[in-house]
Amino acid sequence: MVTLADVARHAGVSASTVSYVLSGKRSISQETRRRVEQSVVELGYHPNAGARALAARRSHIVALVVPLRSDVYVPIMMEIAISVTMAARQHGYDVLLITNDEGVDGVRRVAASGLADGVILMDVELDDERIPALRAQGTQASLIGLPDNPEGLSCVDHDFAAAGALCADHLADLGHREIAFIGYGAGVYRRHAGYAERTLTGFRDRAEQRGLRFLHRSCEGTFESTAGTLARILADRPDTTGFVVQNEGAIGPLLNLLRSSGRTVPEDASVVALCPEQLAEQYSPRLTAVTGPTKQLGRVAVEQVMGRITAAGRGERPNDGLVLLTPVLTVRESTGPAPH
Amino acid sequence: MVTLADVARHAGVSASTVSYVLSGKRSISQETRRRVEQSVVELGYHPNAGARALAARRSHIVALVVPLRSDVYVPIMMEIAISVTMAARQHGYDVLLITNDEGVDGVRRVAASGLADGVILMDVELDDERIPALRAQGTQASLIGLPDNPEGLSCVDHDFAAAGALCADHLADLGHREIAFIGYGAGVYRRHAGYAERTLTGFRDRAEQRGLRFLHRSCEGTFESTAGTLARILADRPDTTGFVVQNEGAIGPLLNLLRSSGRTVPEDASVVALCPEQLAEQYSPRLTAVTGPTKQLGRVAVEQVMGRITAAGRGERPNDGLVLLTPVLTVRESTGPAPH
DNA sequence: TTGTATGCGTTATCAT
DNA sequence: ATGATAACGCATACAA
Repeated sequence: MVTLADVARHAGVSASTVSYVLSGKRSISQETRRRVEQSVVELGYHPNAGARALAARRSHIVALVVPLRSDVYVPIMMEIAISVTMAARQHGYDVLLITNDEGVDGVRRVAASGLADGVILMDVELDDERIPALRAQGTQASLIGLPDNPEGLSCVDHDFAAAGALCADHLADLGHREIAFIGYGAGVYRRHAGYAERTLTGFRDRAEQRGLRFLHRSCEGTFESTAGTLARILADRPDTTGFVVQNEGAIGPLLNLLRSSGRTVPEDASVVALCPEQLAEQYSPRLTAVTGPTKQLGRVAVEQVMGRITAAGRGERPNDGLVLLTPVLTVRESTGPAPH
Repeated sequence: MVTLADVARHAGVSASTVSYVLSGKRSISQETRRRVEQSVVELGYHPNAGARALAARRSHIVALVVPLRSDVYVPIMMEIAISVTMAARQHGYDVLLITNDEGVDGVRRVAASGLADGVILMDVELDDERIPALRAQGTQASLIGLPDNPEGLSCVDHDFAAAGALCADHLADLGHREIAFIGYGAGVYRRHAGYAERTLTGFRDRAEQRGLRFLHRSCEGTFESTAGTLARILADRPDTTGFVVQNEGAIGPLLNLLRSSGRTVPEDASVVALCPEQLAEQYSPRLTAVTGPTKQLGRVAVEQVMGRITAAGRGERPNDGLVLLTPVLTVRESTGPAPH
């Protein structure tokens, strides 16, 4: 293994000079810098991570805690994980993957051992049990998802309320007056999942403003459940012409059921999905959908922890931050003017 | 921060005793062990990762290199990543996530810096450019996927040949005589992707043994492409009653097209998919499918690197290993006896 | 069974 | 602009 001392010897300077050349933390003469850099390349020197972490009290690692099972569509989770990793690299950081089966202990472990300088939590719940642990340890963290009390924390999430409002606006603009909102399973609302409630609230408020009649129905996302839900909707409100679906599993069944009930999309019924673009493009007709900027979720989370880590390193109090990312509505083939 | 010295003082023993209690590398009296363990808990001691890595010359981290874009279905990649992480934890290891945009440099970097003790490569190609780098550095690694020359390496992959053979056997057993194999896009075969070729070979060999007539057609996985492929198959071999599909994207279209061409599954045509269970269950009818044990892929890869790391740590030459995991055929609703 | 002492490779402080 | 040197916290070879 090539060490700093080897490089120093080879370049004819002291070890500290090599260290400073590499870190750029003090000014170095052109000549010295050149010689050192050349020695680094010639010898193939790579700073030892452990030694660096020990001396600098910074591991240059952030931990990313991924849920084992979650409401999040898996490809989206992967996309977030990858965007986190790439963003972290831009800051000279690597990403440690922690699965949530370790629960609170995992976060405690990596932070207390100095393995990670900071933590990014995915799929944060409203009253997430890991949050008190973070607070207690003073661990620098960024949460993807919005807990009920974000004070003292950095959080980033989609602006689900805005997403809901976009759906209402779009259907209202097209002249629809009777809308059905097909949401997640009852359990999701019962445990007050933030994203579900915020979407619904955003939709409801805007729908009321725009004078829409609407119905919210929970749906488990299976074919049977969707069939039952749709049947009830059409029984209660036969004049429904607009559908908003937030449950990925219900999308396919809904399209099939509308078709087999003799309604063509978008002539007889319009469907707006709250889902990733990837999914929206898969169906036929391709779905008008409201989508959040997934990659930014990861990028912002990284910026947040990085900010907190450097602030804490300087002995400053890290800034809290709450970033809600604006979703985008993409019009595709599943929505059109209301019939008549 | 609580250090080993703090614990030692608190327990009234020397630092090395604490270290040995924790590592279990020498026998300790009941009494001492008890006192030390209590002090550890009372003080909330967590060994510093950097110091440990520096002193022991082992980081207790393995790097997992994930492809940015790959032929692998994303949820499966995630499942592998998670199974790797959980298996690693069982060995006291953590997992560093490396995206493949760093290419060869990423592997070089984490290995040369001692950040990771070993590397797990996902989605390995036949002549993967990262392999020479591993060899050159003497980096301990396990490859998920099978390169063309696995000598000196540890590899684990699905036994795709066996998977292909299972498909042939199942359809032959049901009395089908004319089979069409709908594969990946032509590009996949042109670049000799190992999994595609091995599956095809396994299928072909077994089909010949069983006296089946068969046809292989590549297919891009879009609706249009599948339509074209199916049309050609039915034109060339109108008596085809069995279909094997390896391209996830072609499954949905194929089922729709068979239906709209007046063939019901499985009465008129049987379909066997080579895909994850998750997907097979999604369609209607649910698909008879051949599936590999995804989680084992991760587990075995971890066992392999762990073995290599400990061997190398003892100065031994690590054993190579080539593990092919046996796939399973699950009969569902998409296959039945050949018509007549 | 336990303790002492040294070194791991950097960073950063204190000199010059 | 550069050097010498003391931590950093732990593991382990050597002693007892």
